[in-house]
Amino acid sequence: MENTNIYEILKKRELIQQITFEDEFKNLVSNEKTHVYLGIDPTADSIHIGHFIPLMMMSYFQKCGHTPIILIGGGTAFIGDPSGKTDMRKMLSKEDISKNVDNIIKQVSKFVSFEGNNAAIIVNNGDWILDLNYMEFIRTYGVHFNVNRMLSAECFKQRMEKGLTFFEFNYMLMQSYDFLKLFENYSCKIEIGGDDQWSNMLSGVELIRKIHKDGSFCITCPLLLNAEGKKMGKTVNGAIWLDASKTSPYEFYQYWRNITDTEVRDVLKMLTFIPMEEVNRLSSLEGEKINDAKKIAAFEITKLIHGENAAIESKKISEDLFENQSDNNNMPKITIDSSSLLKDGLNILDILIKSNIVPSKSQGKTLILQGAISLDEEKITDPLYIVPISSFDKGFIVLRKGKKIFIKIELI
RNA sequence: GGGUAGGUGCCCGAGUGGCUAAAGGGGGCAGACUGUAAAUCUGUUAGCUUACGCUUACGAUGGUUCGAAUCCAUCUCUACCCA
Repeated sequence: MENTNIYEILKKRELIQQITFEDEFKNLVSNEKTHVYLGIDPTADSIHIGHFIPLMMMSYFQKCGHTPIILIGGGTAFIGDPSGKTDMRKMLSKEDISKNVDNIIKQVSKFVSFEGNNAAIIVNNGDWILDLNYMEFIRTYGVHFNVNRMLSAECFKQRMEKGLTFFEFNYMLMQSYDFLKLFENYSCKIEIGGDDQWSNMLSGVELIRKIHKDGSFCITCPLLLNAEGKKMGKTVNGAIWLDASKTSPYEFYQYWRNITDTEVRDVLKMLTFIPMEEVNRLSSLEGEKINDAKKIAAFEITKLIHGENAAIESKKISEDLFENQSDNNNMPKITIDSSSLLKDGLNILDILIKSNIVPSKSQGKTLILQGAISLDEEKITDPLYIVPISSFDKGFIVLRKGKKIFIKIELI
């Protein structure tokens, strides 16, 4: 990468939503290489789309010569960030958290490198938060936090209606303390995060400036919102995960392939490394042509997370299914034990359940009556339909739900 | 500690003894139309059963009743007001 000015890169890619002391920040990054930190809560065993953009940002920072610090919130996970939540998050046990941490590190390594001069560093805030002495903490740091100000922060305002416990209220102090610790231990001067973290991050910057009279900064990236203004990455089955065992590469690819037209530009610019000129060209394609841009986006993002082979394979599956109309060996498949067969075949509803296409027979029945289920490209209209054994003569059958969900079923 | 209002399906929210598997909206899924898009229109959205129907469900437990989301008691949780 020729340009190593992180500020210019982020600006160009429109990755900066809010930033503190913009001019000072510009000076800092053009004159020195510093440490940059991103906090991730180990509240799930995989990271999700919400972490994607900050991680992209981190990747740019590293490429520009800065050193990433990934802070795992092993300590703060006990609290749970109240931002944007209407209910208190479930607290996790120590065992769960440490299990999650391992997975998260693996996924983070797709974005940042742990080798080289500015190898990324992993830290766990449990190391300094869990043995804090309460009195000492509130006397030394608590005095710097003004409750009136905290209450005016957007993230707490929302919670004021539903109720906010003191326990959660402390999240901001903890996060600020993290930044302070990293500032002291690593001279880390920059914190990055999603825009929903702005007030928490800001309070860290203020704390450092109060105690050390020295410059620290935070930058937030835009949240990835879908056309309805909601956070992207949610599906019926829950979130889209970066872990292949939770969201298969094919599903992952499909998610990005199916974004709406208006989301294309955001996705390309924020989630891929495609040069901005190309991003602009692709996202200005009109009508049907924009599908090409979606394919590229889906491919690039899948490649980034799951590797080139998985991306190629996912692309191939999807082309075969949707464009060539041919069966494919790569189609998601399941096998059914032949011992579960009836004498004359297998009930269609049972197959639907076994293949996890529907969660219950009632729903399967509804779908069949609505004409949503087809078998080997023939619509099934009778919920009592028995799939004859002869259907399996060619070795498998292809079941389809709606337009987009295909599954190949083999008999063993 | 005292008072008040509440806890209903994935979410919001109506319902205040039988017509209630529970209005309405959102979301989801599906059908039509399309570009694997959006918008729109339509259907559907607890489980089991071929079906009659049965089972589970309106914070928890117990009770009143032929019959309860609905009445009573106790408990629990939440918000607000007063301290």
